[in-house]
Formats: sequence, structure tokens, C-alpha cells
Amino acid sequence: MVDRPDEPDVRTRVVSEATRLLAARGFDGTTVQDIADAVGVTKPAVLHYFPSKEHVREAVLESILAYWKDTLPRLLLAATASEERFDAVFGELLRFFTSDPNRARVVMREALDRPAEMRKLLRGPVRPWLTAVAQYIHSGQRAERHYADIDPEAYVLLVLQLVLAAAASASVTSPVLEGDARGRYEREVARIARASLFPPESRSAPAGARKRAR
Amino acid sequence: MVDRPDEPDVRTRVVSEATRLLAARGFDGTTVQDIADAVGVTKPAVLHYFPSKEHVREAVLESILAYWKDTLPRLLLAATASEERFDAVFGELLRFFTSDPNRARVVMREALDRPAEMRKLLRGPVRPWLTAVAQYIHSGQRAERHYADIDPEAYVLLVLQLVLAAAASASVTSPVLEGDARGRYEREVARIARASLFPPESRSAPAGARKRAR
DNA sequence: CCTACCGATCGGTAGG
DNA sequence: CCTACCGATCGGTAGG
Repeated sequence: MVDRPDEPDVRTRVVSEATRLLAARGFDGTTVQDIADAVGVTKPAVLHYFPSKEHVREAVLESILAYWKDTLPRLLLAATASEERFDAVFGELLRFFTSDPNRARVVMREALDRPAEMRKLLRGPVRPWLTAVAQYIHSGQRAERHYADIDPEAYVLLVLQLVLAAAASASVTSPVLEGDARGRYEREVARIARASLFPPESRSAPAGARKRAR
Repeated sequence: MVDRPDEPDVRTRVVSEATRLLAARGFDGTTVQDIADAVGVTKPAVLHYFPSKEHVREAVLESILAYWKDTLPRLLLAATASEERFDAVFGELLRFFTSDPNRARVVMREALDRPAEMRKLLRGPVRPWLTAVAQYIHSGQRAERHYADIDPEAYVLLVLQLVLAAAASASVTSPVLEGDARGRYEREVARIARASLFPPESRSAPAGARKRAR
């Protein structure tokens, strides 16, 4: 357990490199040797810290979920106004996943590879937070801040998916866009999420067709 | 090469079963033997029709893309009005992928597993169609039918992603929703795509259009 | 299309 | 006795 104090311990580095490799190649496409090579240790060394390859996968997913277990409640409780709350949660969601697209890729692969486990996660530990956010939208609907025909639960799940998909595939889709592709892509994600939640202000209504440089 | 006339030939059945298996387990998680067993032939039989496992993968992806190469131009040319065009293309997109979620899963896995190839596809053969749809949105903006601040190219890419993600993961996210989960999910996808494109009609306008901070 | 195989490489574990 | 590993190789299975 004792380690050099000036560098991250092997466990931490395994999780970090495994995140990168699992995102790029998937679980079956990554060997324990690949992870060991990336960290700079031997394969048995990796299997000393994690009893099996499966344990590495779980640690990677856990490191991503752990962040939100702490952050989401803090964001929801800190913001009081409705729009503040949207900006705080959505902004952090977008920032977290675009700042390291590998996190989004790992989550998407997990949903594809192990749907049963992901379902269990959504119906269990994640559920209360989805419900909480949906509840805020529902309140906003009663106060006529949001569109009346939103399905709050479905909206929350779909915006989450949109952010994940956008972050995971920005490097693939960006070359299609000219100029600041990443910026354009991220701004449009935020615009879609916002425009489908908040009706436009009267002044910014359809009319003023501003033409976009391109 | 000769086959019974009353049942699909082996090639077709391999593509069909491989779509299912690749969607569920991915390329590295699927063995040629798995495909052979699903079809009811031996492994060498599969490798008789397709020179390698890689050729099976390409045939699966091709069978999905081929549909759109025919359908998209037809839909774009048939509809004349702007809203008709949106409904026609978006509706068919949603129908195609939700009617067999495995198609969406295969495309998503392909984007994750082979980003370079997917990039080439987007910049090459798919590009003209993305541009065409974006161009229609751009025209709609000039005619003040759409929001002025839409980034058409980014919007098209993101709606495509949203539909793919929604279709691919409906079986995972649906258990969170009560009642007709699939229906709620699909209706909300359509609502988000529409509400972020078309400003609301005046009658359905936001009651208390409030000011947005940020 | 099957039976019978190949070179290689997989995840995991032995003794030291 | 423990920890933190290494070199070597296990039984099985992959694509072809």
C-alpha cells in the first residue's frame, strides 16, 4: 500500500489508462497486457491490484459514477432558481463529458455491452436523481416556465443521452463542421436542450432571422 | 451457390443473425462460431460466403446504409413543404431505427470501434445528404420558419445521434418510465427535435415567457 | 458445405 | 510473516 508520494499509485494509473483503452477498443478489444503496457508494469502486477479484468472494468465505471454521486446533489441544492438549476446541471454534465470524451464512450459501451446491469443502475441508485430533476421540470411546467407538453422523465433521459452521444462522437462528427467544430457542436447541444425546455422569449421569437456566418 | 428458392439464402441469414449478434456483443465479443450456430451452419460455411469476419461486419453495415442511400433522396424529393420534409425524414429515421434497435446499436458500435472509418463515411458519401438537409433548414431560417440561432449542420448531426441513442437504448431506459414507456420515449424524441427547430405557434406560446438569466 | 486442424494469443496463476 | 511485484507458463479458445 505504501507508494512514492510524488506519483499516483498503480491502482489509480490502471483506472486512468483502462478508461482510455476501454473507451477506444471496448472490454473485449482490450487485453490485460494492453493495460499493463500503458501503465508500465507487468500483467501480473495489474492482476495483483485487481483480481480480474472484470474488476478493472467495474473500477473504471465506478470512478465515473462516483463523481456524480457527489456532484449532482450539490448542484441541485446550490441552485435555487429553475433556470439556474438547468444551467448548473446541464453545464456540468456537458463540461464533465466533453472534457474527457472517454468517459462518455465508456458509459455508452457499458449500456451496449451490459444492458441488464445498466438497467439495474437506472432503476436503483440513479433513479432518485432522475426523478428529482424531472420533478423540477414538472414544477416549472405548473409555473408555466416550460412547455406544457414535455414528458419530464423522458426528457431528462434523452438529454442525458444526447450529451453522452455528442461528447462520445464529437471527434467523429466534428470534421464535417467547418470552423470551430467543437464549439459549434457543444453550443448546438445546449441550444437544443434549452429550446426544447424553455419557450422562446417574445423578443427572440422566430422573426429576426439573423444569418449565421459560416 | 444454388439455394432453395423458398427460404432466404445463407448470405442473407448470416447478415441478419450477425446484425443481431454484433449489436448485442460487439465485433470482438462475437465469434464466427456464434454466427454459424445462429444460422445453423458450420463455421467454415460462414467463411465460405464471407472471406473473413471483417467481411461480415462490412456487409452488416452496408445493409443498413444501403437502405438510406435509396430512401433519403426519395423522401427529400417527394416532400415539398418544409414541415412535410421534416416529418417525412425524421419520421422515417425514427421508424427505421426503433423498428429494429439492433441497427442503431451496430451504427453506434461502429462509431466507437472505428472512428476513422466513420469519419471517412461522414466526410464522403454521407456528406451531400447532411448538407442537403442542412440547406433546407437554412432556407427555413431565411423564411423565418425556424429559429434563427440554429446551427443547421450541427443540428442535423445531433438529431441523428439523438435518434440513434434513443433507439439503441430504449430497452435500457424504458423500465424507468411508467406506462407506455416506448411510446413516451419516442414521442419525446420527436418533440425535442421539433421544439428546437420550429418556434411555437403564437397560440401555444409560452404563457409566462420569463427572462432567462445566464 | 463438413471434418480436421494450424499459429497465436487470451485471462489468469504458479513458485520464488 | 507481509507487500509488491517478476519470468514463465498454465488450460482453453480464437479466426482462419
